[in-house]
Amino acid sequence: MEDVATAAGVSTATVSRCLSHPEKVRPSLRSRVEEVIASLGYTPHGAARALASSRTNTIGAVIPTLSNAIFANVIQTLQNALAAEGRTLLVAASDYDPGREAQQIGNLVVRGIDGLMLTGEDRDPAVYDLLARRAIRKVCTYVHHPTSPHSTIGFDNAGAMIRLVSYLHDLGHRQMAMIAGLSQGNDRARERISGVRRALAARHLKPLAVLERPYSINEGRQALRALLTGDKRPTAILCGNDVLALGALLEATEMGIAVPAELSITGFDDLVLAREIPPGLTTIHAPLDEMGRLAADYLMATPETQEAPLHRELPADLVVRGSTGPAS
Amino acid sequence: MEDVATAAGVSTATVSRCLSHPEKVRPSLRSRVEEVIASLGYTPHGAARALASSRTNTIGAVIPTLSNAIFANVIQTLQNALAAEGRTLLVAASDYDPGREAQQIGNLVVRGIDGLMLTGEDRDPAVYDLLARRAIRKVCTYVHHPTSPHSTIGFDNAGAMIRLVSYLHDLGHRQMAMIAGLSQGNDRARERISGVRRALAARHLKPLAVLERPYSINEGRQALRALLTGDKRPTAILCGNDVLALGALLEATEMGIAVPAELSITGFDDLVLAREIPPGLTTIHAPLDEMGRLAADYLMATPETQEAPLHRELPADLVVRGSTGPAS
DNA sequence: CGCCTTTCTGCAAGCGCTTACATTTTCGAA
DNA sequence: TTCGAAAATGTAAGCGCTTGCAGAAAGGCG
Repeated sequence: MEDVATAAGVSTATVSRCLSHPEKVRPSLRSRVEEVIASLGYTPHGAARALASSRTNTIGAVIPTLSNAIFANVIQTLQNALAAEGRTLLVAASDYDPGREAQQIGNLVVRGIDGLMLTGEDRDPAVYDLLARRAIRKVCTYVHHPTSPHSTIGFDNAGAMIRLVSYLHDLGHRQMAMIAGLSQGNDRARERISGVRRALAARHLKPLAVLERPYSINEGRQALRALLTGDKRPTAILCGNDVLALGALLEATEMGIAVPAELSITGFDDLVLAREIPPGLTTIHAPLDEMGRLAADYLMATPETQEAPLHRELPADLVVRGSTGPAS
Repeated sequence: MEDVATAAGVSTATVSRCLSHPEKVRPSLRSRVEEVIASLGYTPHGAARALASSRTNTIGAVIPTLSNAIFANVIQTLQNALAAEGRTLLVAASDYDPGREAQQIGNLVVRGIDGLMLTGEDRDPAVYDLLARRAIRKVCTYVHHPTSPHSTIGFDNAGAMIRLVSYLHDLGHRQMAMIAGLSQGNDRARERISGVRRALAARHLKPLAVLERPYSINEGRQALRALLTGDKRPTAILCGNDVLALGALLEATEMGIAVPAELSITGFDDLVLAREIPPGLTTIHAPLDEMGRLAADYLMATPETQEAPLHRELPADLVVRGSTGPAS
């Protein structure tokens, strides 16, 4: 930077201002400096900048896993939005393990971030304390908790399942079972389960079974088999997400069970595949793009002092496709 | 840090050493310092560390997109491996656009990284110059170019396609077409195409058609339709990756074309879905996990001065499933 | 018990930049 | 032309840590 300053006949302060607050430098001077910067191939030193300005221009994101397209896609959107504003993205995966998540968050915080995207809201208060102490902006995604002290940008997981149950009930289904995600340390999964239970209870029904399984196609397959071997067979199966639903659907097909004639299956997330795979998966559309973009905007905004948490509810609409039909 | 030093009755230098080079501090002293650190809840300042030590403990990765599971999975593995060693991961996506990629790399470099994982090897030399000037370790993945000046960890894209063609030829296929990825700015796609052409030429054949399409299910579907409307219908279709192949497979099913009886279809990558979707997709298994882990190891290693580039070839095996059979 | 070597610690100089504050320049109005 | 206010630029003090070097403590040996 000193070289640039010397070559341009200005002080390092001016060079710095050209880079950080260009509007504070007279245009003629600025263009001269910029030329010198270009000709010398100077690039600023991120760490030094961060140290001096106490801004890192870096946002962190902690998600359960990148192996699930639903998270990968949000990260993709987030990264695009951040890059457009010159920010970079640090990612970490928790593998659905709260301890691991806390540790990863700690890593990111020590490493230096201005903001942090979290998945769900349920975690050790110590984590939130740490973020508050460091004055790191945060936002919990995939959930909408209007009364929470933490900002949330997401959708109503329970409400979406309630709509799904209502839709199936209208089709005449009375025997429903659920293949849910593991609820431990996963508030989204819990909310989806509770939505199903509540919706059924409101109709004086109970789920035939609620199986909790890791999110994988194979688990979905096995769970479906398990549900169909009981004496009370469900006419509809609600799955905790599309991956489980896909597994269930594929297994049903393999078992020669007609979907939806004999069995209705629903998912959650609306992966690309949900539309493509015959007969099409009825599911809840998770507004990933909008969530990613809003999270990016929120995390990049310069915080007003002591502002109230933001709560943004996004629509999670029912998408009816071929995997559901009237109860047999 | 000063507070810690005072409270422990040592100098900041000792505190720093406890954190960065614990073996250099007498155990009794070290444990005292560690206690104070814990009780005061001190956490080091990443930027200051990076500035003083000129090590960021951060690795960057630039991939085409996280929306494709093949890249998401490698990032996932990479992140796990890095986190285990206390490193963090900066990710950026190029969307298959060389210009955007160069810009993203620039961002990461300015931001400060110790190493960089790249996808493929084909890019503007200026990018490599920049990395060399900054002494940033780099590795090109998804390719294996033994004679390249840049380290590569990956597999032989062309060779894999050659094996695939050979396999199909042995099954009696003579009319083959390819639905490839867009070759521009994508050396993997180019190598796969060239592998097919070479393998066919060696058998005095030519592809009926080589369509270049963006990687998406829908593009795969449309490409399949296009290939089947010509007068010369192929008996086998080689796809540039599993996503295109999946699209082709789904469309064929929808068109009532029996796979593999009437038409054989192959993919590349071996996504989870390739195994799951009936009749199972014959494809090339891309060793993503190993690639991610090896890349992480390489990027975290402390570079010996002026070492030769590393070239590591990983097996990309043919996986035969139900989507291929004898030519009709 | 003294001396020398080896191992620990402390001192203090930066790392490359930002930014209050001071100083100079510019510009409009009188 | 002159003066004052506003805008632009320069000065220099850090930001929080690491690390080469020097000095102190510890340990080994005769």
